Amino acid sequence: MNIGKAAKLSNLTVKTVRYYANIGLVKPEQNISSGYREYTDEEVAKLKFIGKARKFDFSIDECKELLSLYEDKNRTSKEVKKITLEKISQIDSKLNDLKDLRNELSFLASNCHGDDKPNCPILDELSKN
Amino acid sequence: MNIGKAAKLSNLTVKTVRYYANIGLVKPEQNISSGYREYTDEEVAKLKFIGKARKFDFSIDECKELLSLYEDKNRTSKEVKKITLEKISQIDSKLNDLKDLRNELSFLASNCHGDDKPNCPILDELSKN
DNA sequence: CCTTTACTCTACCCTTAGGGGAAGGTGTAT
DNA sequence: ATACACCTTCCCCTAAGGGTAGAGTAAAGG
Repeated sequence: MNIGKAAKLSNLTVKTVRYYANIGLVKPEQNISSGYREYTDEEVAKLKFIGKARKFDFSIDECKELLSLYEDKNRTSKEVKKITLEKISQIDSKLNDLKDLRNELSFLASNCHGDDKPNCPILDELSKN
Repeated sequence: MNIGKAAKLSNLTVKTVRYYANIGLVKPEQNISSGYREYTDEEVAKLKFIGKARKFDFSIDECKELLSLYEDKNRTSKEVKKITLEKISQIDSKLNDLKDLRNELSFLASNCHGDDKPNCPILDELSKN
């Protein structure tokens, strides 16, 4: 099938599917006369796989890793779990940063009257020495 | 003072300070004969202000807004608070997304034995139709 | 057979907020 | 005069594609 159908079936944009071909993540045959990429069902399955992994916030490089484990029937579940736990720990670290940030900002906001006067503790904090 | 000193005083890199001059965020005079940018104490204060705002996760555009409010002695604290509350709400939304993500990943990981066998519920989920 | 329409191709620039480095000019101390 | 630190502009790089231009291709309708 052509790229448009592959994109539709995998719920990705044509641009994204083409990008994945360009970086070698999925390697469709290319019709010599027309130049059109030709996708098989198996490649569509890989596209779906990547799409899901991306939604789980895995980077393209991590998707590449996961995909090669997916294709390797001699993989160990240990390898997959390791990548997943690393991702979870990245998320935890980002969560902590964001929580701290939220607390600080919300503290600042709660101290600001939010009225028509120019006096503002938020700006004071930002311009504090 | 030259850019190196301004960078040191504001705890930013020279590259960053030059970038802020290029996008017109801080506008130092430029010595005609040498071409060197010349920073005043006031401009260093603005750089510090921007540096702090960036740490609070405000984008460059938001920093530009905050900076113009900082300079406008007729501003209202309402305006500043509005920007801050919007930022908090962005953060909240990101926090919720990340929490959901973490739950899903951690559910997947907990179902994975993480042993030497190829069978893996994480890959199963990613390749589920 | 011809035209329209839909689809596809490559190639280029754009996004954030700078980082890295080259090539070359400036300032100052020795 | 030379060494060294500092400064300049210019260009390419990041992640993951989005947008658009210009051109070729496929399939359907007349």
